[in-house]
Amino acid sequence: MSVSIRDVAREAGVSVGTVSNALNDPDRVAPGTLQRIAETIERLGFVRNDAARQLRAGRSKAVGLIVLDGANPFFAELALGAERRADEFGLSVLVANADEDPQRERILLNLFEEQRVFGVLISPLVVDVETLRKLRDRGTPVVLVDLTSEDKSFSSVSVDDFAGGKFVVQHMVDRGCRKIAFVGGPLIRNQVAERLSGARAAAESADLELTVVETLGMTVDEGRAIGEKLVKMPKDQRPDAVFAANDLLALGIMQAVILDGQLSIPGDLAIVGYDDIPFASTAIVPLSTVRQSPALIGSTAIELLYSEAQNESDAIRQLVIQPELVIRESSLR
Amino acid sequence: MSVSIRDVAREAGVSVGTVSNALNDPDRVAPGTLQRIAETIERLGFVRNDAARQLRAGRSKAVGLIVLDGANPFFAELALGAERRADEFGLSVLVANADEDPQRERILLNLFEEQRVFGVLISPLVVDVETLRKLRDRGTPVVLVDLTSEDKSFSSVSVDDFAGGKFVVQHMVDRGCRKIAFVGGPLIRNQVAERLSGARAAAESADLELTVVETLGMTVDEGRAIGEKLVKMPKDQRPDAVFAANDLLALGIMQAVILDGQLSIPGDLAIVGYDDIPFASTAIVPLSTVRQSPALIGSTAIELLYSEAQNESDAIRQLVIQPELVIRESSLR
DNA sequence: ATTCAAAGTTGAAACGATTCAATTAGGCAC
DNA sequence: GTGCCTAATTGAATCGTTTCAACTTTGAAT
Repeated sequence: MSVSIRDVAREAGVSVGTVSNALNDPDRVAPGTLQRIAETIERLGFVRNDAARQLRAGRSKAVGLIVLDGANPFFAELALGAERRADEFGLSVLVANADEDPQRERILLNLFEEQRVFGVLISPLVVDVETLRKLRDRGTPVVLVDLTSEDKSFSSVSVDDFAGGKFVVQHMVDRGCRKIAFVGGPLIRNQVAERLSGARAAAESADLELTVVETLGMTVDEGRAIGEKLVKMPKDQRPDAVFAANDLLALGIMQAVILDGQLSIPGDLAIVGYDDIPFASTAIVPLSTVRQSPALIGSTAIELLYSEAQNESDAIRQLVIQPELVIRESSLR
Repeated sequence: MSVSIRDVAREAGVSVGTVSNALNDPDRVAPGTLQRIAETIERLGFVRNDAARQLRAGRSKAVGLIVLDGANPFFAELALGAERRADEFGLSVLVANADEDPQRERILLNLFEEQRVFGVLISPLVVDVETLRKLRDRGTPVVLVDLTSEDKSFSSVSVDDFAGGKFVVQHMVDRGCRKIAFVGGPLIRNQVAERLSGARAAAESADLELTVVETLGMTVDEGRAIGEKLVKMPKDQRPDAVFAANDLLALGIMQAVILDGQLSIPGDLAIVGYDDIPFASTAIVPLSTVRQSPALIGSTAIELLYSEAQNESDAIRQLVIQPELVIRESSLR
């Protein structure tokens, strides 16, 4: 059915080895031969079979990237950063969406291992160190993204979520907010827990209490539900500032509040999100948020993965990027 | 290095054929043997090598999806729809981002062919029928998404962009707009051209002229640039309604106009977008737009691809989905 | 004329799973 | 005990590429 390198060799009157050389190391092949082979390939419509190449090579040139939530632009940017850097190493990136489901995460991990990917970048729900360690012991390097590994045995690129959370609440306090609520979850997600810890630290040093609303996920829909509850609260219980653990959540809350029409943002309620997705600045009220440089996380992760694959001596490293508070209208009062 | 099926066979005291059967057709293998093989696999940490499987099988179980712009949530939803449906056929979906670059599109197409994917879903910049036909002749089924094939030789799932464009301008006319501008591009992109044709038709039947502003791409940044020019126009030249060919563009325009502060939306300027991305409803002024059901496009495309791969008699079909006008505040005046 | 190196070329041996015709074993009936 | 059927198992051949040691040719140096 399909045209193989053998067919090309026969038609061009050379051996298979020569065709292979023509494709992979043209300098080894005489110009005339090269030309003849090129024409034959064109004429027969030969296309390399990657499965055979990979089988021979042992490992693929593709990196598997497993993201938590494919619908979050934060991960789209992270993926883009990874792709650009991977290009420079001659690698490609396969993006897979775990859709916040730990089981799907496991299936994808297995899929990537069966494909003998060059390595895996993963931002897991909860780090299942055991599974990841086994994977690595069998020869697939792993780098954690957007998350630190507690036990320092894996490379990781993360953002200092504690600092981010602290910045947000400090800013709210500076602006005169007294009743601050943190919204996000689930709290077993490391990033969320860290942001909360940072927020708590800032609240404590200002002698304020922090209300915590734990959510199941962090989507626009979930935010809308929270927002609808919020506007129904009596004035003395209602917070005057909401720190949402990501922008999707913040936008949802904002939408519900504005739709209701009773409260003004930021007058009655300040809102700050997290991630600085492109749509934060185009929101009903431009959203204050914490910028994480997802593209930088992605590109750095590829670099770490590459070092680890090369067995460099200091290959295992935990990098922490400092986040940046972006103040827009939603918290300016 | 890596554990192969041969190692498992030796350790378990059976032949390679039996191990293979245990994995692929357990009913053929005696329960005791099955158990022993399972234990050996666990003990040795054996993981199937997908490259070898594929080489033997000839084709992979993965569908390649090439999207125009990975940053557009419209395509994220389309991909999700495709993934869900593919699951049911036992297929998986590889998403690749052409990033609006025809050359990258070509490279990705070749990459997918080298991987002998089950089939390709593509939303090309401009259909290069010749390339796609060759690809198909060599055995890779192709389905066009979000675009019709003019010559009916390819299956496609598209949205009736002409109708969508018509709806938008009709709605603007109904609301009393007299000077309507169409913003989008490049016009060689079929979808954009169709939306414009529909808009023109509606404008003509209302005896209005349509101003056309052709853009190079359709991102938020591009929209902002247009918006900044718009607010500087003298009142008698300025349009009273803008139809942007996608939501990103519309959101960018809206942001620039609001930031400038001179014009009110929709009072002075009505804006309508296209796609109904999740952020259209959370915008500064909730954005009127045209809903396309991207998930439906994705899932339907997978179905068409599957039929074509099965060589079903009526496999080549062009499906056209009707879009729906979603009216929000940005065009209500 | 002889020697030697460099440049091209060859073809068989992997890589690891699947397939399938052939073989063996086990059970049952007579 | 013999024959027969089914169930289980075997192992060589295959997929298409890359690799590499071995071989041939060419041309320059002596």
